[in-house]
Amino acid sequence: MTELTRREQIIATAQKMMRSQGYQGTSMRDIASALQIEAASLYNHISSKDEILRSTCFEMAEKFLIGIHEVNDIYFNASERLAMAVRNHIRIITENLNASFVFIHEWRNLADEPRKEFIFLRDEYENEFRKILVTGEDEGLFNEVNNKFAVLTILSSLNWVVEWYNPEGEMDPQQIAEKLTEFILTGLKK
Amino acid sequence: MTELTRREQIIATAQKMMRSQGYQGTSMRDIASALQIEAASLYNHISSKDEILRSTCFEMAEKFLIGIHEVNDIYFNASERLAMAVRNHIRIITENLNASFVFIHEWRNLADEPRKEFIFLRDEYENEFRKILVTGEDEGLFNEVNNKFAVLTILSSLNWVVEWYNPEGEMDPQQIAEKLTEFILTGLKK
DNA sequence: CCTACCGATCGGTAGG
DNA sequence: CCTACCGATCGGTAGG
Repeated sequence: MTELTRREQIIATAQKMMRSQGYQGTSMRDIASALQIEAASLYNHISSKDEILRSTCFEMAEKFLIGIHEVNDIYFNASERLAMAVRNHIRIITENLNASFVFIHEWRNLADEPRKEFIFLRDEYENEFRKILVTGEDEGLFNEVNNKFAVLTILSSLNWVVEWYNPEGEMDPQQIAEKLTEFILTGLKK
Repeated sequence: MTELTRREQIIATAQKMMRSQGYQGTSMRDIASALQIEAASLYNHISSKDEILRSTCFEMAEKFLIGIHEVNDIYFNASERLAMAVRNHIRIITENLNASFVFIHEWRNLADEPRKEFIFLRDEYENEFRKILVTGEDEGLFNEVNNKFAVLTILSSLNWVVEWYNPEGEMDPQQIAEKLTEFILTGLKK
């Protein structure tokens, strides 16, 4: 583990507590006492509780967008691209479990303006993902489906990993990504 | 709309507000003022804020369990059973959008004891769902998959409907259920 | 990084 | 269903 600045320690601690207690259920005093300092001292490193949420949500959004652009900028066929996109998504979630949880569940607590900006970025991600499905149809590899619907369904499966992923569990992130891709491509039926 | 008791009005109003602001972000004063009464008056009908959450989570859990038992108690082949289970799940969500949202997102705010009980019921639901997949394998209809993993993935897709379902949208609950079943069974690949 | 503190708001109760 | 109120806790600031 590389050394964290005090600010990074505060944010990491906050994310961990927000994962189990939620944004609103985590007080500045909770965060401070986990770090064995007083609540007032937090404000030398961050400007507000809201800032923790904003920086978490937007930093995670950026990671996901970098991941999907990386996939769509390289040429592969749609199946390979889908596999890469899933792998990136699962990697980002499992490498940032607490932050991902906050990103997925607590963005609703953003103030109006940043929330709109957040939704904009999320929509961009969905659009990039949709491009993969469209490519798959054009290539004749994928069924023609309602793409908006399909992307929401796929992303819900990917995001749910944050609920049950256990770093000590049987499946590692690569295996999870592989299974998910397989399921998305072929479904249950023999 | 049938007439609601005061208690039911309070709970319905609370669910609606908790859907947009969360459990912790909704105060008793918020609920009261939406009903144009004083916060203290709420306590003639309910005993605590916690009770609203508990009754919402457990009433929804019961609906889902009734739905899945109904499916598993009747004999059909696994594909038909899956279609029925999905239809029931989507029907319950779309008929109780606000309550479903609270059920899916806010159960973490339950106190320790009811939360354990809630998780127990949720596990029972997952187990009943898993039975369908096992039946499908035994019948030679479904691929052999990691069932626990598959059920979590399927339920995540079903639950995500609560995020984007719009009663005025293009797809009605039946169509959504049909598309989801199709996706679960056959995936994207041609 | 701390002490001392602010105004606001919270869930809930007593008593009518 | 209301008035009046309680103790607790909240995010945050002033000043060192």
